[in-house]
Amino acid sequence: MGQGLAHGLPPWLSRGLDDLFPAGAAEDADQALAARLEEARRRGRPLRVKLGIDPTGSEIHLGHSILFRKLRAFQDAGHTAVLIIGDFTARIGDPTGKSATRVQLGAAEVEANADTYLVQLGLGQDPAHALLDFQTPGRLEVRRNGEWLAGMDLPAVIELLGISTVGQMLAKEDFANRYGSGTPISLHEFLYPLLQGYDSVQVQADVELGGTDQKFNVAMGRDLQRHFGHRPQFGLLLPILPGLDGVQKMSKSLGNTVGLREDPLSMYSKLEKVPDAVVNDYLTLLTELDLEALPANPRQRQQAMALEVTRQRHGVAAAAQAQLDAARLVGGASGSGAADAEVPEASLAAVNFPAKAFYLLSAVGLCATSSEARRQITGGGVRLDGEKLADPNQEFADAAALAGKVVQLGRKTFRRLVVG
RNA sequence: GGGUCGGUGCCCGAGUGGUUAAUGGGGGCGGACUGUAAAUCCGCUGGCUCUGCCUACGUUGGUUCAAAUCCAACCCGGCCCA
Repeated sequence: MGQGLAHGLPPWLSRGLDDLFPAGAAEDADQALAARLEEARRRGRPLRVKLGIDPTGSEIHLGHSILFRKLRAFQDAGHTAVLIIGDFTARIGDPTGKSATRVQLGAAEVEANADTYLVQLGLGQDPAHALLDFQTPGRLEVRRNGEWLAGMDLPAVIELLGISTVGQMLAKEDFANRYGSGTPISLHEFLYPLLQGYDSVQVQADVELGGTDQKFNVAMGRDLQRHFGHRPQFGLLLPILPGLDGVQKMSKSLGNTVGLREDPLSMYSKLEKVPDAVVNDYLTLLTELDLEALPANPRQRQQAMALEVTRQRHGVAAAAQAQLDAARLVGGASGSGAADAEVPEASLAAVNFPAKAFYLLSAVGLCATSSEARRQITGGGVRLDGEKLADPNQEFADAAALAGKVVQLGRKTFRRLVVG
């Protein structure tokens, strides 16, 4: 991945890079990032590294985290992370990767999402597990783009629109696909890349981070900076992390994510079973481990990766415990192991007894609907303390009969039932 | 604005008055196998404390004993024309 791009760049920066532009003359600080870094060092002026996020959801997952990890690496090298909360752009919706117009969000919803994002990134959290450095002065600037976008007047918008052309927009893959297949494209969607680019102008970015799918938008930032007489930024693109299915990108709507806030056990057990084909990607993008030094055996690599990623979020002890528990739970399908392992709890408080098995599973939140619970049981996918439940209508008289027992759904989901 | 075609379950896509939660594929979930993987095979895939009852084929209303299928209006989209 990116040997040529990494030329002259420190490892913390080159690791996992997918694309870096421009990549021209090595000694030109406008053409080569290595030269720009050197210039910054000489002048004692840290680079301003921009990363924009649109708070369109509430959970950050590992796929998002690779960008934050790179941003953190810049922070640790002494540069300034400029985190842009796209409170305004979130309401338009980035058309990138979309085959349909995005639903526009309300301001209140966006605000709430933005807050949870910051917390997940480490605001007010234990610095040991924080994704970004919120502490060291000068290392982080959090801006909301509503600050400059919300009050823009029409002449200013028209100026922006004049910088690009319909041809350029239609050259963007997502728009081209949609246009070609007759799927509607609303005009306001053309505004998105321009607004994102305008953010770069406003914060005077030296570098913008993004996923490979952001190339168009990041390049647009360079055009706008040039238009407004600023020095154009470098675009630094990282790969899109494949999801747990190993095929599609990690995305909440595809249900193939690992959330930053997940408990150690579920995080570990999801990660230790990612497809072989993407284990190296996970290792490269989510850890600092030396791939050469790891055992060749794919199973051991999965486990090393799962352990390390879990460690980053939960610490050494919790990660080790998760690994142990995962081995016991799955290894001993008989359930003896399940009884002692640390398993997330599920409260029986909301259950009305007597309860039939299928109702119990849905009431406790293990299955989304009671119909699904019924199917799972009928399909032989549910165990209670290791014993397979055969009859969805099996009745349980009271909570006491269930307290402390471990329910297993499929191979990887476990819940210990507790009263209250 | 005019013409024309179209809106079906998570997605794609059959169905064009009457056994039916609605063919098929994808995806998802579960089972067997395995390395807790891949490949393969099998089952399930609207909801409900479920031997039954609800809600479903863009929306609303109508025709009919009976509609996703016929009619009307409306909403939304593609294409062509302006």
